[in-house]
Amino acid sequence: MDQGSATHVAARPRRTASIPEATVARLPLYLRALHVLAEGGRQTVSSEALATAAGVNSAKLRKDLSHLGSYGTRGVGYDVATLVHEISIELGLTQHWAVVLVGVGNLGRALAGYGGFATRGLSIAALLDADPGRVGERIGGLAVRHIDDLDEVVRATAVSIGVIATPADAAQDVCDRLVAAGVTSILNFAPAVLAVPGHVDLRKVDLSIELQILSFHEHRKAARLAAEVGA
Amino acid sequence: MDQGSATHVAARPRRTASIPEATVARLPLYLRALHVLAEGGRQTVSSEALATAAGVNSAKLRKDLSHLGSYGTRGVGYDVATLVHEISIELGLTQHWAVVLVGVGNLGRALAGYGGFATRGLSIAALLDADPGRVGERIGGLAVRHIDDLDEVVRATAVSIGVIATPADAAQDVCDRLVAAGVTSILNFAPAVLAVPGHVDLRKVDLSIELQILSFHEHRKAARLAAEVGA
DNA sequence: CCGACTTTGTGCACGCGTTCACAAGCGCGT
DNA sequence: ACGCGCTTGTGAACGCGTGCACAAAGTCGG
Repeated sequence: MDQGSATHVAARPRRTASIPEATVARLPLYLRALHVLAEGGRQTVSSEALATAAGVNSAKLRKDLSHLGSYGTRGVGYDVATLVHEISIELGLTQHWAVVLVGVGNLGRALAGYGGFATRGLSIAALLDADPGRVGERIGGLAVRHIDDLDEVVRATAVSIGVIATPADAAQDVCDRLVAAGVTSILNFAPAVLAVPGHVDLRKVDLSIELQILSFHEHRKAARLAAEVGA
Repeated sequence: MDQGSATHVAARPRRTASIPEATVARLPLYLRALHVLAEGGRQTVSSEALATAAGVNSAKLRKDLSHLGSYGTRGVGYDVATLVHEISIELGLTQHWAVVLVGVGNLGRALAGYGGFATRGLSIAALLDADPGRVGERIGGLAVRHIDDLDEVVRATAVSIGVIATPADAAQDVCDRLVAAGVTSILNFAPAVLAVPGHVDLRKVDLSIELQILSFHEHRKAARLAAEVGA
């Protein structure tokens, strides 16, 4: 089914089993914390220290890392450089992924300039927009091109990931175009529900939802306070 | 323990039990879908239709809504206006929450202009930045003020929610200032792990993590493809 | 070389969230 | 008035994720 036993002896401890989605979502956190530690000259780190740096539980961290294989040394901890390497491999960040960003409004501009967005395996291949007035504008060393150039961009730079930062009402159309051009992973920042074929991965980030969740918690705090005062 | 039975007869079907966090996270989705339906003149909607519009399972939707009370009519569906009202109440969006946004870089500007960020119960009370060069600049009808004005802003406008859109290395300092000024909910967009006192709610949105998760899935897709070809 | 200490890796139990499947309930047509 | 069909609300089962607690395994000092 998979290629885990192409050779009869496993040369590496790396696991071939699928990694839980919850773990995958935390690996970037660990990677970031590890980079900070590495820049600070740290050679090794314990699960406790790394967990604190990443803002998670140490047991959870160990279980997450155990899905990658056994890269720790009991009594010592994890080698920072090794762990950075292994997590990068797992996330596919050792290879290069070209990203096309559609929609160069405020949000698109922010994303184009966002540190970490265009680093470590991911780079923005092109900025596209439907507004002719924006075409030609240079943002972060990249010229904005028209959305109609999408097919050509995808073909020329082997883009596999698309980012949608358009208004909501344009999102589905842009999404369809991305899929038609051959993009197989889409990150949607527009506040809209998108439909994609089964073979395309779709994730979304909704900036306003988090704020509304905070509103809920503020509301509850206020209600609890009122109940205490009134009681 | 709670105030659920202050009066011996419940005047309303609204539940007093705490709503699951997973449900709270989806309520804004339903609210948005309902607003779209309402603007389209729709009077009632079935769980199936609303679920499709919100991009979730209909069984999940019904269970989520059941936590608010029984606002549906069997054989008919849910009244759109009623549901909008009830969800708004639950999320605390019928009252007004003032938000202070710290950090007016690309991302901060995008957030300030983001539709839905400053609507429906939430409004940005002030934009703050540490850079004197940005102070005085007008963004979306609001003048940028200096971060040192934070205490005054919080006192004057009863801000309870703070949004951090600064670089990572300034985030903890800004966070501490917000907490000291009396802010009790914080939404962090900076790629940093923040520490807050227990009484403060902290949520974070990480723009680059989602992209790395997509990288992981692309990597897996590519690996699977290679395995098929090689096999 | 040995014993004490440190830290990993994981078995296990628990709780939350999701999904299925269906009874209860409501409107509508006849 | 009554039965038929549609939709809600929920009981129950299942699976995933989390956290505890500890054995296994390694290091370090004497």
